[in-house]
Amino acid sequence: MRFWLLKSEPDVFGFADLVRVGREPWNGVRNYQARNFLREMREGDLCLFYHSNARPAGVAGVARVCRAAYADDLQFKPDSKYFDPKSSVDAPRWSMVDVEPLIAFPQVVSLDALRGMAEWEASALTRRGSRLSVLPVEPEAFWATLDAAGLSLDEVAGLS
DNA sequence: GCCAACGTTGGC
DNA sequence: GCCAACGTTGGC
Repeated sequence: MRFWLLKSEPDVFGFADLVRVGREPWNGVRNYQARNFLREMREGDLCLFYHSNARPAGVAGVARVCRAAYADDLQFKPDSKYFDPKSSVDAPRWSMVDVEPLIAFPQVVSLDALRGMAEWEASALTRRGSRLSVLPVEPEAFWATLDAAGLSLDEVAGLS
């Protein structure tokens, strides 16, 4: 199993929204590096759900990949802001996965807190100016984040 | 293939 | 709201 981080603006779609809907296609990713990571995801992989443009910015919970990458439907919809006229059904340019909520953190583990953890030092997330919205997370960083959220690691391991 | 201009992201 | 950082576009 691999670990990932997904960014979302809570004003648009936060972890509470994921809990409300139960399952969500992670569409609208229009960056090649992020897309490539989406395509590496497998069902059962765990994702830290990161709130960007929030106060504080940080990880709000854990989601699970419940469907591996498939074509992002919005790229074919002319009315969508994510429409891509250069993409085709035969060779879709953009992909999405489906995710479902697993654990809501009692409180957000802030970006500030992550920056204070040695496990996050090498990550693109904590690098200044990083805008990547889908990125891999080292297992150590994943578990350190859950620990910082006050969650029992054994309990979480049992869930996943 | 270079690079300036532009639009977007996202912390603050 | 500001603005630094970054990715993309398009003229040449």
